Amino acid sequence: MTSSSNFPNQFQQQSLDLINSLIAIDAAVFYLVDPDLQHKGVVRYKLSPATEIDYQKKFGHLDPLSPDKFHNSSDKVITLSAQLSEQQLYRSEYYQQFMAPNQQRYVADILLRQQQRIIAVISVIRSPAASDFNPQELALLNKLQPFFEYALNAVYLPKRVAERQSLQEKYQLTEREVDVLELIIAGLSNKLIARELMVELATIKTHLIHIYKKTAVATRSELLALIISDLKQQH
Amino acid sequence: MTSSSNFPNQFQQQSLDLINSLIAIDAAVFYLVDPDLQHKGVVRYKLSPATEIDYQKKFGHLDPLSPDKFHNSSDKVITLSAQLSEQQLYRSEYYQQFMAPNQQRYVADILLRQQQRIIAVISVIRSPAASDFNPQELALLNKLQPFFEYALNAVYLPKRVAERQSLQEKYQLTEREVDVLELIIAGLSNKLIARELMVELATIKTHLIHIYKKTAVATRSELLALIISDLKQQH
DNA sequence: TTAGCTATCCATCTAATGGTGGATAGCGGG
DNA sequence: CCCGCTATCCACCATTAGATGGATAGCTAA
Repeated sequence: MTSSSNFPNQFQQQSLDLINSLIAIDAAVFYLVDPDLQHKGVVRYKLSPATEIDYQKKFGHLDPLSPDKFHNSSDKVITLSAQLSEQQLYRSEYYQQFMAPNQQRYVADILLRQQQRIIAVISVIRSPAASDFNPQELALLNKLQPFFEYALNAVYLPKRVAERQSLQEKYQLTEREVDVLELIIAGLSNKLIARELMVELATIKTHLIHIYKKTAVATRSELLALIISDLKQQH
Repeated sequence: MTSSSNFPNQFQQQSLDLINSLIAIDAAVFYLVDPDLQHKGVVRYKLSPATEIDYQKKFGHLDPLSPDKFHNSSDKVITLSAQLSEQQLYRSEYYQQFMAPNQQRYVADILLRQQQRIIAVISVIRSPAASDFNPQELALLNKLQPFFEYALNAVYLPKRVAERQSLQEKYQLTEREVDVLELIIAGLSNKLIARELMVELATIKTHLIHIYKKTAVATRSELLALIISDLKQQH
């Protein structure tokens, strides 16, 4: 109910749901590092927004699995255990300051590329109470990787980027205004949009007033009616 | 701004705008007597809603140009002057009680038929300060009639009826709920919907809550998002 | 460097919307 | 004749959305 099929990150959500149905995980996150949609495609599974903000602002660059370290490899799936010994991990600032407080112990990252470059990562996470990903599980993730990579590159990203560009050009919106409009079209309330974009409610209201001016409407309902009208005219 | 192209009675509005641009009129009304869309297609031009309610409830049956009197004729355009002498008109209850208080003196009706039966009427009205419709003007209205009749029968009604049926079947709505939903999709506020359907605001709210239940949404925005999502999936 | 654009945030106020729990009246089928 | 459905109306209340009139900071191009 909360996420209709208009929800911009439906693809990520479906991907995480699939993985969750196939192997036991305690948390997961799907994030884009694509230049067109930077940090606009984050979907969490059993991870608090606070953890996400913490990661982005303070710990991302310490992550042993940080994507910039793997652009020149051809790995499909990488694990924390393959990068660090147990001792090295326990001694690291990243583990002590970020992973341990957030109940994270085992991590496997599915790397999704576009011509070598990593454009998205699916991180699957297990708590200290669980055991490490076994070879069968890693084999499964390796088999899933090509499909995710194909769907992301061939279906989701082109469609998503095209829709954003169309909205942006049609109404002369800024990037951020398109972010807001996408979520308006998904039917979210201002409060939920603020939560999703991790800004204050006041900010969303300001963006909305600007969108209303640019689209020459007076209310959210008129804005949605305009979108519907445009869709119908594209016959 | 107030009426986007989703507005259900856009066709009637455009028709009245055309007539108004071609000949001098003081008021006009386009109403459907089509069995599928009875009293759902009324569009007024310079006529108060109160006048319309008055006509429908009290004076419609007294109208010398009332459509039921002309089903067996083949007239395209009829005028008050051709039906009644000036003396007969001034003596009539209809003139004294309805026309005179509403500043109406001259009337010409364009009759739009579907196989003989009149399914819609465009009434053009002039005040006592104006003069009667002259032969040139009546000739013009007679020339416009075939086009209006064609567009109504071939384009507007089939499309409108199909859209209503689709909404009604998809969400199992009542007739009245479809009336409300059409106007929601046009982006109208509850107050404007109430005005348009000539009922109280409370009635619209009740209908809306029923629509939300049937479509499994919680707010107007989610409802509009659902419509958008359905439109997109019809590829 | 100054001006303009973008993105963020804020307080206060009013208007609009939605939820609850009713009531009434007409219509049609069992 | 009663039941269920439809359409209408009502009061009260809580939440949400929008309007106004700001402020700050970063970035960029003249």
